[in-house]
Amino acid sequence: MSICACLASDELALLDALAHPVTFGAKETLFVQGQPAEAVYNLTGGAVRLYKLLPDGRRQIVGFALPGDFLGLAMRDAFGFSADAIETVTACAFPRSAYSALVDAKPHLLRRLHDYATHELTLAQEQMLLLGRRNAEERLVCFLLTMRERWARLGRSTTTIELPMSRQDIADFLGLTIETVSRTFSKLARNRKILIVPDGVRLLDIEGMTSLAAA
Amino acid sequence: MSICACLASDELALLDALAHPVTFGAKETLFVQGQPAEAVYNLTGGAVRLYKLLPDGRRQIVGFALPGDFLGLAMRDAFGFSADAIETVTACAFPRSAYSALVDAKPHLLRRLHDYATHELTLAQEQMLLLGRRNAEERLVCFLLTMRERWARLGRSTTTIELPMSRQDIADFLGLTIETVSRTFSKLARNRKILIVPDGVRLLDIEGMTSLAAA
DNA sequence: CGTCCGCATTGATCAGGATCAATTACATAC
DNA sequence: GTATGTAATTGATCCTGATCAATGCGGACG
Repeated sequence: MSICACLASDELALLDALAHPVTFGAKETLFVQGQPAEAVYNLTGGAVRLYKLLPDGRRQIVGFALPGDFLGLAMRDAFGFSADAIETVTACAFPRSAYSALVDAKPHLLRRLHDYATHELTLAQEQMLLLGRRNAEERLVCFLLTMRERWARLGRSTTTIELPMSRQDIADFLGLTIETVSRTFSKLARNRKILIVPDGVRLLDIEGMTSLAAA
Repeated sequence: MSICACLASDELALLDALAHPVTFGAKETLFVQGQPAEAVYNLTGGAVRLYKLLPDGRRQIVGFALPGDFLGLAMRDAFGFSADAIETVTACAFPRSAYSALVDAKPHLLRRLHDYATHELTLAQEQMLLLGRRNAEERLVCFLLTMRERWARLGRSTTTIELPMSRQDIADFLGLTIETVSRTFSKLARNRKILIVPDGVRLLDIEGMTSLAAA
């Protein structure tokens, strides 16, 4: 629970009192864009896609949330994006009002939250660079290396990367079509950069991929 | 001074003591990506471009800062992007250490800062949608309407929009080339949506542009 | 006044990724 | 085992925006 790691044990107890565990099945929606935010969440298991939609159905995934991630920053009164479960998800839900009051009462929790927001902002800017200026292969390689980094931080394998999301999700995250994502996966596999395995990839040439991502 | 608007007058005096006014000529650099951040800034005049570079020179502008904007969020120890003055710029500079101490001492300033960060994050996600899923015309129209909105908040005209940045800057912000930006401007002018004037545009059909941006 | 230089516009052609279409792989149900 | 449905892959063609190239425009300066 990254956000809560800064709290003293008595404060944690306080927080526990506010939280209630929730579960969402695959494809279930946690919240939708524009809906008043009556709760915030701390993910404990599973993966969530966060996305914005255009009226004509075009979709941009603005991020994938993994265990430990906090959902509920990018909103004042209403959520700025929709979120739904990619696979079965478990989370701690905090009523918005109680959460808000706690933040007001505990400056170091606010500090922690602000650092988290700042980190998210940095990631968002990195993603702008990716979407605005990188080609399809660079985008996919960056994505795989970022997922590696994130899973590593959660103690998972650094060579076999789990990818719980669909090809369509990856496409909508990288600003590509599903066909281009699929072709680029195939190309990387053909060039012995990766090995495609069920629900993920094995990274065969991290060196080479890193230099592809840098260039 | 948006960030400071929440402070009591005695606190403002405290802040004033920390701040010192600075000026930058056109094209002068305020700070560069990766450089340790020894100061943060509150813009008081002029416009600044914030950008990230790839090793091969490709550039993505992650934002334009206008008077009232705060520079220095997206960094822990080092800046995550570079910034330079588009035109002559005036700002209040705060030494990083003093700023940091003040934030720790004044929770409501931190709260204000956090709200600002959250707002920036929302804008960044909107920009991801633009870069990932919108076409050239939609991108430019969104950009013009956003600038209109921002200038309006600063009390400027809502029909003649100042554009202090070059076509190349706009291209690097929208993930396009300068030629495409120029052609799209011409197309909008040809269709009587805008009138191109020195250092800006006059919006002739806000209705039509809004619907273009929405779709 | 003409030259120069940076910026913007416009035109011609190219290419990366989108679109359209068919096939394959795999899971679940019957 | 076969049928069905969903996701992924692969191929053929198209199109938007990139690239290459030329021209226009205006300000600074000799």
